[in-house]
Amino acid sequence: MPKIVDHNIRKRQIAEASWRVILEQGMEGATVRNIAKEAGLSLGALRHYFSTQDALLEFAMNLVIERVTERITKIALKELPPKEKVLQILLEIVPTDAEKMAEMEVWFSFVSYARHKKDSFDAQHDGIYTGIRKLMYYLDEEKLLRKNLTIELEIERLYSLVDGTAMHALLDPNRIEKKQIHALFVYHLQSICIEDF
Amino acid sequence: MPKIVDHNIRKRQIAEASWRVILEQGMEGATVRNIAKEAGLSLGALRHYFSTQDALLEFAMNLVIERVTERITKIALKELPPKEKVLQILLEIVPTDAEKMAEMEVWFSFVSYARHKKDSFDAQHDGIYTGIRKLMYYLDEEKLLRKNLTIELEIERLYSLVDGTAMHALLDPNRIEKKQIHALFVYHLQSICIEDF
DNA sequence: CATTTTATAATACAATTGTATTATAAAAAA
DNA sequence: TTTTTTATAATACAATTGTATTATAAAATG
Repeated sequence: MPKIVDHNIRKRQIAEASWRVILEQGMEGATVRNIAKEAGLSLGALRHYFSTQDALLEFAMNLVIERVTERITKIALKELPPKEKVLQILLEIVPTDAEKMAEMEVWFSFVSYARHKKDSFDAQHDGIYTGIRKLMYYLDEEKLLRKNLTIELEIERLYSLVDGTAMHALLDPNRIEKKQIHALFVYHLQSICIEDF
Repeated sequence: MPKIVDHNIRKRQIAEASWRVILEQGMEGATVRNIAKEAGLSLGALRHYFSTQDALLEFAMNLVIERVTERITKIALKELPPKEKVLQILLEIVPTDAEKMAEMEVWFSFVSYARHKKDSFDAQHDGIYTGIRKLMYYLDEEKLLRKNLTIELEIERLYSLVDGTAMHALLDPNRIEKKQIHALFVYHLQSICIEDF
């Protein structure tokens, strides 16, 4: 039954199928055939929505970023005490459940894959740096930061802390628990914010 | 002229050739043929030293870790003021020149590749966590740490800071300069150590 | 010197890859 | 209803893959 297919929806379904494949088999397993099979489609059908493999991968990668951005934005719009809001956003970046770990795993794969594609798509700009920067200025405007801080260095420090923790949570999930990550972020925020938390 | 070949040396040469290939083309380009060509050998010759591709990749990855560990150990054995020594070691982990960037790039590629090889080799344990832990205890024993610190959290924080910075230095080298990284680490060490630096 | 081992090369092979082509049928459009 | 478009499938194809086989010559060994 053709023509009743919404291309955008179908493309998302295919992208999600490719995530599942990458999650299980890594980038080496992300072949058009494996993805088509996972999506329950034939090669020809898949090709009808993505004329090339890179087009598919690019779409799938952008969808990851889109998803994460959406979730973070949702928190950012919440009515919360500033420090609590910042904490929640930071924790949202770190993969502590299966879904987030999958997303980061996929993003991780994409980045190391895309780095060596001359033309093609651009990973690295996941927008996290910009987000962290805004968070720090937000804390500053709310007069929550301690004196004596060098704000540019604090931005860099928080950015590294979050991405480093995210990386560790992904690569060695058994070493570090969700509770510890929470404690770590609270600890760090306390060290740069006034008052107790 | 056969038989005058030192297998260990040759294997290292091949491993280094594979690094160069991975550096330029990523893991997708790390085919036996590309590596053989880069090493100036035939397929048969390469196969004489590594009977399988995974054996070669595992060797090449371990060599990266070996190299980095060696360089860090060299610093650790130096006669230096404690805080200066810690700083130098931390900076050694972050890739700020071409050679270190290459090593981390290769390590990065290996990790995301090896994660999905069921049997096969084990990446992730690069020994950095253990090293950071030792550094923190070293600072503690030297009575250089401030009071009120939670040492376990400080270990985790420094570990994330260093790996996060390393990741950023690799993925977006134009955004952050060597000087900034130096300043960041000094800044962080100051925040956890007594006295000025 | 004769023989065996070692290093290298050339070639082969089956499997897998991305992409292209062709075919079919279902729905939409006329 | 007839025609066209769309979705899917099946198959084809050249290129590339890891690995295996065979061949050759240089050194080591006896």
